[in-house]
Amino acid sequence: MENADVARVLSEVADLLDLTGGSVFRSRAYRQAAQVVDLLPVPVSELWRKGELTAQPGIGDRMAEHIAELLKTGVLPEHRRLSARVPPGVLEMLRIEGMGPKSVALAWKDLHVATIAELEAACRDGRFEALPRMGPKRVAAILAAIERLRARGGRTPLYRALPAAEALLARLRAVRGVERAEIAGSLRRHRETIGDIDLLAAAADPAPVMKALTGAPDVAQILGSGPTKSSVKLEGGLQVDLRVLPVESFGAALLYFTGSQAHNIALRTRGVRLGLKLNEYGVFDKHGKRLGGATEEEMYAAIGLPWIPPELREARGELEAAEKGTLPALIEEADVLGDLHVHSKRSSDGRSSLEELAAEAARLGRRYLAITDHSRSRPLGVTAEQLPAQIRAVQAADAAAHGRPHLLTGLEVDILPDGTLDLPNEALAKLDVVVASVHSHFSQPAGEMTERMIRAIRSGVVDVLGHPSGRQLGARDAYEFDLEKVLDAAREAGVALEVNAMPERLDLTDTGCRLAKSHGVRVAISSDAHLASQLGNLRYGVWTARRGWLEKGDVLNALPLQKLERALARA
DNA sequence: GCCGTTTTCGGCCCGACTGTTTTCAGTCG
Repeated sequence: MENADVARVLSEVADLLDLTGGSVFRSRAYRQAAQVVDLLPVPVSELWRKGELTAQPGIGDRMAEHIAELLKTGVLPEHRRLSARVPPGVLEMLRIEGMGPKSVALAWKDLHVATIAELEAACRDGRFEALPRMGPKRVAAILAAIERLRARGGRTPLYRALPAAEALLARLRAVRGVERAEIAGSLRRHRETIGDIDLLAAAADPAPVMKALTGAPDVAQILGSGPTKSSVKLEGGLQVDLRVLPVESFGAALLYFTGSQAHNIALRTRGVRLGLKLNEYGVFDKHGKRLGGATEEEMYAAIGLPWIPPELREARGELEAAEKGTLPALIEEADVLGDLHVHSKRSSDGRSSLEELAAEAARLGRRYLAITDHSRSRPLGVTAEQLPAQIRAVQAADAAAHGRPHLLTGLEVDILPDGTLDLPNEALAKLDVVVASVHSHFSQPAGEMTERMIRAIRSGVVDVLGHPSGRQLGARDAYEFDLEKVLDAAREAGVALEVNAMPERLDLTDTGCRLAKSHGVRVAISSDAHLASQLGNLRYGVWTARRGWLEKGDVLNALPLQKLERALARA
């Protein structure tokens, strides 16, 4: 059973408890545990084997027993008991916006409505409206929400939401009287996917700011609008929430709306222990006296903590680290001095010339750039016979670039199903940088895939393991393998693991980065650009690394050229 | 069900908005 499966069962128990009138605190405990398991960087089964489950925050003795039972038998008795009482369609109704546990339970108990389709029918024939506290507006809202549920796919990748958010932000900042405006929410935390766009503005008069949002050109629907808060739906289906606050509360609000929710709860719980109340307007003592809130720093300082970067705010140990003064000095985009995985049109599937790539890299301030076209197994890939010419071409382009940037010779070589590389080691040994990647036979059993990757790592010629898990957001799951075994082999062989910064890859993931660090393995944050304009994608990889707690010293291509060349030198 | 420089029992984050009400329950983030 994978972490996601365990998390799903626990989270379903929480929903089932809500629907059957169980304790809200019990359901919260299950939901919290589900979240913890879902975010674990290692298999939950391994923590169980080592007896370390209860070391996780929010997992106590009882929950650990439940998880153990689930891992051993694949079934959780509590889940089975509750789900026997609740038809699956009832559970599904919770996914409709505006339908919480109370409303779903009411429809189910009073109207015997047990599926979304039946709920829709009950809305249309007036039965739902006749229930207590229901009315025509709620019915219309629910029908619209059912439509949206059917239309939408789920979460939106960061790179799709970011441009829309930046455009709206610019619009808000242009409004007279807006003193500050920022993106908040999971977008500011740079999660790889986001649920909706959260925007925040400081202004004495909120009305014109709200109008700027609701009147934006790509707004399809206004979901709600009050004096301090509005929600709209964009043409593409993305939801945008905007809050407007007085400037003296901006820091408190930015903290609050950046989340994560789990981080906020942890902060406020800490506040309660210190006799303080934290909300989106500031921090207050027990007499209601306001102690601060203009900046995030003031909020953290009030509860005795230094400012915590948004990427760390996931309740994954950042409060404890902040308290001990051991927060990482996170890697920044400017720390990344070069790019170690780039394709040119000289061969393979790149579409920019060496000169175009070098010019764009120079513009971005990169000091070095490895040209790593595909090897012979990919269409148009470089063969052993073509390799000398490829090297000469890169060296010629390097001479022409006069060190701005320095071009490194390289290849992205295929790892064949048996773990050998698709060009001879002697040929690859002539290159500055060898990235080795799995591009085929994704469905090998986990054991074989792990051995395959480890064999490539131990070849003696590989510098970086490219896009280690093979996952593509919303398109392809990671192939099955044992990341910890791969990391152990990589540490022994001095091989780095890639953080592929293509925004639909982001592979390693954030938790993978954190695991790499704990295993003493460096990462290479690389663009995998196939077009000069994609060299700028590196920022997505940097954000992923930051979410994985990585510092400059954890990143291979944060090294200056001379040190990098020493690190790449093979015996 | 979790958790503890108030506690191993008795708490458990906090406020805005909506639609239904004439004071508030439910939902959301």
